Amino acid sequence: MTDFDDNVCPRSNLPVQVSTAQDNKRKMDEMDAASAVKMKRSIEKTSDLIILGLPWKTSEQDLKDYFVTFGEVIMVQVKRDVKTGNSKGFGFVRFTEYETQSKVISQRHMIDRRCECKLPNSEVFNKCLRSTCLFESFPLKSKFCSIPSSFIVMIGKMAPTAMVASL
DNA sequence: GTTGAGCGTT
Repeated sequence: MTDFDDNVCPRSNLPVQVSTAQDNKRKMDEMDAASAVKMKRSIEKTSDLIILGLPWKTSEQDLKDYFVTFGEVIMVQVKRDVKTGNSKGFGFVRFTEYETQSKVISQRHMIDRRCECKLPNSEVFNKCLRSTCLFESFPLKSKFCSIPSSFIVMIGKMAPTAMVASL
């Protein structure tokens, strides 16, 4: 548990701890192929994304018009006051493809000069439970570390933002 | 008719 190399998440640029090649080999051996596939699926399932900091005037159509440029959109929501119909300044979006979702999370967004995309807290929580903090890696090549490729163990007190960036 | 961190009536 102590001989981990310091490393940096290529998405968030936050420091993460990555296990050594030897550790990964052992982990891989302990994990059969079926459970690996099962884990990968559970992590790559699409989920809603929360859009914070929306302009008051932004409508669902505006949201959709913006996000379809990344990929097919299943639904968009703008949360409003039930009485006045005014926007609460946040909403949700869901894509058909996980690829699209992760692309959207990984970059910054601007809708009328503001807005911010994240995984909702509920989803972060769910994914942490499902994965027990063993994440199938994002495309990680030997450029960043020397492990075989697919499994990176992130252990210990990771910042929530680092976890979001990795999911 | 205003506001500006947050976490979704169904």
